[in-house]
Amino acid sequence: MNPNHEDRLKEILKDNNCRITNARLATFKLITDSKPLSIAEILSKAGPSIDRVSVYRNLELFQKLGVVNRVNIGWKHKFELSEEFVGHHHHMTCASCHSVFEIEDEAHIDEFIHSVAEKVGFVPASHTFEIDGTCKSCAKAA
Amino acid sequence: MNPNHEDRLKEILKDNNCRITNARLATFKLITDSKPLSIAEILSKAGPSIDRVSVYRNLELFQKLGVVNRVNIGWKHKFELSEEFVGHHHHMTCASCHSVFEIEDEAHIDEFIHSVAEKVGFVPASHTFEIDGTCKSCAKAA
DNA sequence: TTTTTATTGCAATTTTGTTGCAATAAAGAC
DNA sequence: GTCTTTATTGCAACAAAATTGCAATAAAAA
Repeated sequence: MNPNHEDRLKEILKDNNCRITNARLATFKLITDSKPLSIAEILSKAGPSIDRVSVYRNLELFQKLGVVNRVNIGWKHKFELSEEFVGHHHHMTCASCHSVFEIEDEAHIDEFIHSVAEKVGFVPASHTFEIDGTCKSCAKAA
Repeated sequence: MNPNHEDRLKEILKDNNCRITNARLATFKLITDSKPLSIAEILSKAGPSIDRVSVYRNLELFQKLGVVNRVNIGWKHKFELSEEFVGHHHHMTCASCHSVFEIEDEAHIDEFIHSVAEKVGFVPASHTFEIDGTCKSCAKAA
C-alpha cells in the first residue's frame, strides 16, 4: 500500500475533526490494498476485531469525506478509493476469475457523454461505466 | 403496454416448460409498463395479492430466461425488460426528479470498448453505462 | 373431467443493515 | 507524563430484506 494514502487519510480526518482510530485505519487499509470490495468482503476480511457497526459507520463517513466511492461491479455494490487517491477510472471485470482491470482512457467517454447530454439539455454530473467479460488467461483456458 | 411483449413472454415460458401464471404476468406487466423498478418498488406496486416470495422467484426466473435485466441506477439495483424487448440502451437519470432518459447511440461505446479490451486481450461480453445529472427542467428550476 | 406436478403462499429462518447507549480510547490541556 | 473531554466503539436489541421447506393450489396434459 502506498503509505502516502494513509497519511492523506489522516490529514482528511483531522481536517474534519474526526479521530484517527484503529478501526478506521484498518478498514481503509483493506480497501487500499485490494480490488474494489463489497461490504460482505470487507466485513469478512476485517474479522471479528472490528465490529460490523463500525465498518458500516466508517464506510459511510469515508464516503462523506470523499475518501471512498461506491462502484457497481457485476451487480454488486463495491467500495474503492476515491478519485482523489486513484484518479477517475473504470473497470473491466472477468466473470470467470473476477480479476479487475482499470480503464483510464477517459477522453472518449467524456466526449460521448457531452454529445448525448446536449441533445436533451441534460447536465451530466457523474457516470458509471463497467465492462464484464473474460480476461486473456481465462479465455485461453476455456 | 405493447401486447406483443406479453405474447413473447408466454412463448418464452412455454419454450422452457414454465407455466403461465397470474403472478408472472402481473410482475411482467409492472416492469413492462414502467421505468426500471427496484425490488421494493415492484413489491409495493404488486400489492398483497402476489406473495413477496413469488416476486423474488419469478424475477430470478425472468433473469435466467433473459426476459429482464438488472441495471444499476443511482446506486440501486433495478429491473427492466431485456434487450430482446427494448433493445440495448443506457440511461441518463436526473438526480432531482428521477426521470430517466434512454441513450441509444451505441456506436461510440462499442468502438471504445473494443479498443480498450484489445489492449489487454480482454473479451468483452456485456457492459453497463449510466449517466447521472440534472435534467433540463430541473436545471432551469434551480 | 381427472391427473400430474410446477407454482404459489404461508411460516419460520437467515442474512443484512440500523439504533440506543454505556464503555472505551483519541486528542488537547495541564 | 497525567487529567479531562467527548468522539468513537462495541454490545445488545431491533428492523428490514432475502431465503428455505412444505402443504395447498392451479396450470397443462391426458
